[in-house]
Amino acid sequence: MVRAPCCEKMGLKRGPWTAEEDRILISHIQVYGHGNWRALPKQAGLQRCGKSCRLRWINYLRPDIKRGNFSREEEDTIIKLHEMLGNRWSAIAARLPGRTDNEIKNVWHTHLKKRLEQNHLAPEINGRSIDVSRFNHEFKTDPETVSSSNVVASGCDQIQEHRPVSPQRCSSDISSMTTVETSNNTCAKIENSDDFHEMDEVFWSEVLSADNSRAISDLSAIGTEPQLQFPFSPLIIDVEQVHAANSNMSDSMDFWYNLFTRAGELPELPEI
DNA sequence: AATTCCCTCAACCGCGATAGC
DNA sequence: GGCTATCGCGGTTGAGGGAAT
Repeated sequence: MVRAPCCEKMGLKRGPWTAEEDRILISHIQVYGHGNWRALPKQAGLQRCGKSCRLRWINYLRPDIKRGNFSREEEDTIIKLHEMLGNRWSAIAARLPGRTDNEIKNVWHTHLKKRLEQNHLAPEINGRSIDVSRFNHEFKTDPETVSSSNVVASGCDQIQEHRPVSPQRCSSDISSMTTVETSNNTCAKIENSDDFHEMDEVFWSEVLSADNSRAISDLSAIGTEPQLQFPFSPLIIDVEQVHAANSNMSDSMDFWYNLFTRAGELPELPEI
């Protein structure tokens, strides 16, 4: 598609917002809401592009924005969440009421990264530090494994495809990868930590689908204990445990944290 | 007091995802 | 199903201000 010209090319204003512009934007949104950001500046009489208006509202003008320095508790939460989610700032922001992804990203780059470096704080699970570089190296795609089992999960952001495989071809190799049996007789391997972090919504919804019982019977049929294996510890999680967690899963982060703490593999979040 | 350096953070850019036609 | 418009996200930039020289 042809990208819309940027603000400057359209003769629209850029740079810092004035108090007057803020006032106009706030009062417009209070009256009309922000259904269509692209149309908003024209309706409100602002010489800004919709993108700029949206950003200004989200990051600065929203009434529920919490201003001021981050507390130690908030910083520790960000560090903890960053260990689990990586640079998914919006996901992290969703766990910190009143804070924006942009703000968290800034705080991470200006304070927390340095703090971690200074304190030599490596990410930890169950009290053991994780050498991420080693992890990523060891869990790189093994071409032979991938071709022989039609296993998926290439790329780093999402499981890209799920091909049906015979149960016998789904092997668990706890020393190198996580292998998970799903409800529709597909097999996926989590090849690196990024993949793991992305599994929660796409993949687990499949594992945890209504037909979950089949996943368990499938595993039993091939003589494998119904279990999900996670290479960090290694951590073993019963599929039934996953299933139980599904019933009260309010969101993926709660789900994962509860799951791991139930399995005794993650410490409770430290008291600040 | 003037200049330079460094840090912070608001704002922008580019791209992928998604909705709507 | 393909195309287009829009949104939302993560990475990056650069102005402004404080600290150091």
